[in-house]
Amino acid sequence: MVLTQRLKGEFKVHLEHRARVMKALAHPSRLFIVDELSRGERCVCELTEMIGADVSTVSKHLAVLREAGLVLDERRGVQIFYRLRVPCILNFFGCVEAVLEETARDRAVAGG
Amino acid sequence: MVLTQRLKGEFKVHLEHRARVMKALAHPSRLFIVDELSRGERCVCELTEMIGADVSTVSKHLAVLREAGLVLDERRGVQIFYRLRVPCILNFFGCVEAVLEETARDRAVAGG
DNA sequence: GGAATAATTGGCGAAATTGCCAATAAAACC
DNA sequence: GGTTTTATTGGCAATTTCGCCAATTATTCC
Repeated sequence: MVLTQRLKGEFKVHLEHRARVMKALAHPSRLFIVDELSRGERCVCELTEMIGADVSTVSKHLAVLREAGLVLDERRGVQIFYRLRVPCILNFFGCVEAVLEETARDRAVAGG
Repeated sequence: MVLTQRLKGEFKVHLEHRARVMKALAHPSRLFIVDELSRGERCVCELTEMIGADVSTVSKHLAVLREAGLVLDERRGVQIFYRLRVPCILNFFGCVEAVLEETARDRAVAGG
């Protein structure tokens, strides 16, 4: 994360901000959460049930998404509901799929 | 990376593939490389000069992007040139900017 | 107030990522 | 063949991420 020389100043800071957003999406559970939230808001307990990990683990994943500015949380009674903050994130997944399909195709051609 | 219970089988594998793509973009230097390649192909030596890190470091970053299916490499003589494989990746950055702007706006409102 | 449910935070060991140096590979030129 | 330039790979220390358990906070219900 140091970028010792040429990448400096505001430009560097900007790249680091971008990287934080990408990093927040760079985990299977967090991708699952974003995908699930694209269908509507969900409480932590629902997400925990679906993922099947410890509540504390899911809570920390949600914190990562929240701190990256990707989701919003809202308490209602005992539960806390999460929802997507910037839906355009979803458009990207189409592109990711394209990457994966290209890769699969090339592997098929190569006989892998 | 384990997703111990509910997320299973093909679905899980798919999420992990997606995550690999996101992870490849989750580093400032690699974001810089993608941005730079959006303007045309570049050899490793050019990218190394711009980033200012050790060649071996840049080479490893390029390997991450290559293995994620994001870039292609081609040797011409002594040099190896890299180029974007799936340009739609660039569309996403607009959304990332939107996330960052939203975040900045909220912080301003909150008086942070 | 006390018990129950929902979620976050602290802490710790295990695993992954990062970046440099040294060694190796691959092509060009003499 | 030997040297030079360009790039990749191996290896290692430092840092970061991950996931569970335990403890804490917040709200509801009685």
